[in-house]
Amino acid sequence: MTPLKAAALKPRKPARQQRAQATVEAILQAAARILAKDSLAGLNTNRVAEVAGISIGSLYQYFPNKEALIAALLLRAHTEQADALKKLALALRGQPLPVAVRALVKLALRGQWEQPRLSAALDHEERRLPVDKLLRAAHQAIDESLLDLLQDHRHAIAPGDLNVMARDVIDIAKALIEKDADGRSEVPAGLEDRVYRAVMGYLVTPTEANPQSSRRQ
Amino acid sequence: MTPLKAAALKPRKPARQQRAQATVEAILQAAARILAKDSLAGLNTNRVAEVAGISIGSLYQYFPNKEALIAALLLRAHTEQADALKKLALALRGQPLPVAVRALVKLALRGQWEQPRLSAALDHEERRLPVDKLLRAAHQAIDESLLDLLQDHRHAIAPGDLNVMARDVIDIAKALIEKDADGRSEVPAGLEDRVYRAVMGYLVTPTEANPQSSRRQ
DNA sequence: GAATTTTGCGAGTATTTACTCGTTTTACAA
DNA sequence: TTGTAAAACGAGTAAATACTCGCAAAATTC
Repeated sequence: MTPLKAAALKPRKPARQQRAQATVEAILQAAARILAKDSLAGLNTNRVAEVAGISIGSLYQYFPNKEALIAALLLRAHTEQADALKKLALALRGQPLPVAVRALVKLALRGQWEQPRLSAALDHEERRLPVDKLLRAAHQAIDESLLDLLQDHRHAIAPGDLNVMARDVIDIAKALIEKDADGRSEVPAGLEDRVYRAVMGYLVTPTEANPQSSRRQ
Repeated sequence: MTPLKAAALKPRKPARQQRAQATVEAILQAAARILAKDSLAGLNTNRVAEVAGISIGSLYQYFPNKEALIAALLLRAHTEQADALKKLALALRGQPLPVAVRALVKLALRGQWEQPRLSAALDHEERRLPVDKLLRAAHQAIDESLLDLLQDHRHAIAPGDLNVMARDVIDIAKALIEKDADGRSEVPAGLEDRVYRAVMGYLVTPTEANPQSSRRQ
């Protein structure tokens, strides 16, 4: 309902003392725990303060509103993912495409599965929140790592814009993992293979059988 | 927060007079319009009544709670999709796999694109709401139509459980379309091809390059 | 150790929103 | 016409929840 300006998502006040930093940390962890257990519906600022073991007033000393809290969580998650991906992509230099894809899928599965509700909730909120500079940077880092990797295998991949393909691959993997994750506590046997096939298939399969448009677009 | 029992989603009272049926219809359309424009965040029962041009009391005469209203919308959407898919699947009998997949992708694009926010919102709520018998039936109808079609091309598809593959294919297509849909008003050029490649790729590509497990699982 | 700044507190406020209930209006049957 | 059931009404209630603000405690600075 309310428009939500980007500026409103910045922390209200920097935490100078280490005591204050511990408070901020407790707030973030509490929010993450609540999201992981009850998803967005269970997240309200009063409960976050309660779970964090601090007062509601303290929460609002560091986060101007609820959205800023979610944005901070989002930034942290994305940054961690970007780092993990960058590291893995470097390690995979020179490996054949199937091996690289298999490793990437394993990473995604590990990352998403631990707290599926948290991942899903953050993913969902990202569409509603204004994306600030830092978040955009994390996003770009993810895209670039993946793009680098794909470019190394250009010859093995179907024609098309690699930037678009990098994003699509992420979305495909996320969708499959998220669907299976809901509720279950163990990774279903075969899920990794299904994600692998979806990703590899998308990368390798050329366009065909279009009655009208797109003969090599 | 509240557990949400399945029984609580049934209509409170049948609409006997045609006047009443018109009211129910107005309520459903208003809810759909609101979801299509503002997504879940904008949906509250008072506003639905207002947009529908009826009183809040009348709304609660036919729907015991907000969830029941969403469930009704969900059932209607799924039923329509099931019918459309069944019809198309029959028409595609005997066609080669690439042609069939292309046609299915076109159908999905048409269906999802018209009101992307509505589709996304309903999709999201389906995970939270208890799935009742009718909804389950609509789901099964969708799965079965797709399964029939896949079975006709068993020889052209990689080994694996076709039931699982049918659901995965739907999830993959939905994810790609939903991502691109957000905000844009025109279908981006190339999206259809991307979805086609993702779906065909998943169906056709065999499992490979797994360092440890799954040699033909 | 006094002054100042930072941090923490939590009762209280304002708003939103799902839902009720007593009443009135409309349709149909006798 | 009259009686009855169905439908519509909408002011009002109760609960949830984002957020404020004045004050107290702790840390830092002088």
